[in-house]
Amino acid sequence: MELSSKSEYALLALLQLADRYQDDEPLQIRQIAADQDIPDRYLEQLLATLRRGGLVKSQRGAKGGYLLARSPWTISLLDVLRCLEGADANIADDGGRDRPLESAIIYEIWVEVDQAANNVLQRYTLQDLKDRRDARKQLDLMYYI
Amino acid sequence: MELSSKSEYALLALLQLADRYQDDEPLQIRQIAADQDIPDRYLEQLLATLRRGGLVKSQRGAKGGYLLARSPWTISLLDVLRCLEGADANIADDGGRDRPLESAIIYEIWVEVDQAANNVLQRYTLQDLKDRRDARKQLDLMYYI
DNA sequence: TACAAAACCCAGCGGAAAACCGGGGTATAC
DNA sequence: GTATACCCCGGTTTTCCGCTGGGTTTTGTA
Repeated sequence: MELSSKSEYALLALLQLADRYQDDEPLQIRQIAADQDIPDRYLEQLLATLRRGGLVKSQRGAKGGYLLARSPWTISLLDVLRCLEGADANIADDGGRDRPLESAIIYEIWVEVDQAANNVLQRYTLQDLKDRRDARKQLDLMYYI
Repeated sequence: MELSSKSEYALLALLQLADRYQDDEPLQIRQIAADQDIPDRYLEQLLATLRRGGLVKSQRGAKGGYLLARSPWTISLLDVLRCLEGADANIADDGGRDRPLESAIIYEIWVEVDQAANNVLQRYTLQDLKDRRDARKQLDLMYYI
């Protein structure tokens, strides 16, 4: 149950993109990478994946960059993770058939675990992240930290 | 969200140990490994970990082997996975402090995901696995497969 | 008391996946 | 037409998982 750097990077980038969703000026990879402290060439790959997944759109050429493809309310964390992890995975997923009985039982329960986790991920959108962060920022200010 | 071979192996082994929990004759690594088709030297490590975690006890010497340390009703799948994965992990787990705000938010949600998953794992015991398997076995017989 | 059967401990290896570059191509604003 | 950005794709490094081997210690049994 480990959060991969890949996923964290992607979420950070998307969150930053969500911040300027209204004014649709694109944001450059370099910019995001610098702000979030992510290796830029790696971030490039991730954004490409997100683009193919339809979460993000890109503007080529000078003054180009990336924009959120849909509004932050409509992008759940599950959407993001599925886009990233599910890209190459599950190439030969047998769905748990043809196992010895014991393994099949264990697999079933694992499916249940997976669903429980996905259920949480589905309930949070990029906007939720944004809201939560802003609330926290406000709180920190009130305590004069 | 992948079930490691390690965890599956351990669960299969524990399930077999649970089967002869009443008559406390120990079961040998070789035996379990052969029955469940697990590399025996690897299984040895896993059982050692489970022993240190207090889930299993061992009998050394000839006619030795392994026994469940507690009854199958009192061992949850969460106990098992925590014992295995938590063994070496979390050595330098900062608990999410001292991160940039954005990362902290993401981390928080990940904690929630983890809890949802653990919640499911906590609800199942070895006995539940055993019961479910036996029920399934009965069903398969009824259909003359 | 010798011997064999088992767990015990530690150390390392091989391959695959994750994380991370690099180089050259292509579109686009100015 | 040139600078700026994305695009594509392959290679490299690093980390981890699954697995193996060698040697030690304990214990039942002949």
